[in-house]
Amino acid sequence: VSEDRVDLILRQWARERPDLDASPMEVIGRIMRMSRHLERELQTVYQRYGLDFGLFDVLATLRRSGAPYRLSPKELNDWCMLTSGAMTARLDRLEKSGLVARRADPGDRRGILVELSPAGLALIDDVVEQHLVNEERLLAPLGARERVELARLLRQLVAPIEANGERRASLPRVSDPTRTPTGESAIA
Amino acid sequence: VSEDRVDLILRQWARERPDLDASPMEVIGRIMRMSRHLERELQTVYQRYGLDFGLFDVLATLRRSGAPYRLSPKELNDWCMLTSGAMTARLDRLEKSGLVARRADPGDRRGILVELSPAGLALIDDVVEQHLVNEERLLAPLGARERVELARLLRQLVAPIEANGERRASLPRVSDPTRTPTGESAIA
DNA sequence: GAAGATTGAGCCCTCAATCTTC
DNA sequence: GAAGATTGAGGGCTCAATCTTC
Repeated sequence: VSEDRVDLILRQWARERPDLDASPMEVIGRIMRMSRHLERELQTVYQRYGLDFGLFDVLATLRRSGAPYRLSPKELNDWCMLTSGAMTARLDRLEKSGLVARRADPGDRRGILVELSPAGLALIDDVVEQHLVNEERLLAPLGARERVELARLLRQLVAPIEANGERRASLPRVSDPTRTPTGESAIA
Repeated sequence: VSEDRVDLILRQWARERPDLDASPMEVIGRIMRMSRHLERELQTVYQRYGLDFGLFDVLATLRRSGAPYRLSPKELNDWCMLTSGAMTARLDRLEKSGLVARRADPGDRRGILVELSPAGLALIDDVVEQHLVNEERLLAPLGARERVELARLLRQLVAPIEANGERRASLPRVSDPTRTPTGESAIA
């Protein structure tokens, strides 16, 4: 029964622009605001171990890939939703801390392989446990049934977007009404 | 019925650490990944108008506050989940573009008031319409009933966190098991 | 020519310090 | 002393260019 900022935002839009249907913000605005809140709340665990979200994400990806905990930077890019340049920087930091090591890829001399060090493995196995306790705390307002339902609805939203890598275009592309579709205005 | 990355992530954790219950990630992981996807998808509209998410957010906040479209930087900070330094930078950019103007606050000479210019008002009224069309597209996988349900569940998650400003501590604070609660180890 | 990794420039953020006014 | 706005330092990101290898 409690209100949040998005409730206020919608009421403001209804007053100022009653011609618009701002209801999509109820879902999308809450997802984006909750994500910001989560970044802040989850950090309380990471920083106990000298990590941040980015480094945790890389370590966790290597850990759950299974022994020998070895992935290419390219694979890490895909999992972590990151550009390759940013991943290089993350790996530099992790290597400097001794949590991962870069090895030459025997099968492809362009590539390298990133491997969890024993210290990195021990660390992430610790952190992920605290991390899950922390996530549990943040989900406390929801019952078991509600969590399943929420997870299902979110999957429906995410899956079409993440499928666009393998299959093609489950969601329509944005059209730009300021440009004519046939390119007649290509003179400019 | 379609799968997403989080489904794969959970299967990996189940294989590697069957002792853990990783199910909280089904909700939290999806919220954070969806937020990243949204940032990318929503930008396609902003950039048509030479804006980014941050500038849109400020303009929209001023617009929906109602005439005379005037707020203090402090109020904008609260709505936009931002530090004051970042807001100063955003306002510098918006002022340089002529979309807002800084005015002296007649009631408090420490503060200023930020006001939407006529150009800024016209622009945001245009952008927000396209923005809602874009959001509608991203919600296409959900039916009307599902959107209401999703919005409700997300509110249950967000509201306790956002209530922590006015009331006190609806959610438990994180405890740090590496430190003794009574401070006996405060010698170090 | 394309793919994988790296580099540097530029951007926007956080954080802490500062200045003014309450 | 506290609150509001600004500043500068530092960090992590994107983007485009580069280098090597396929």
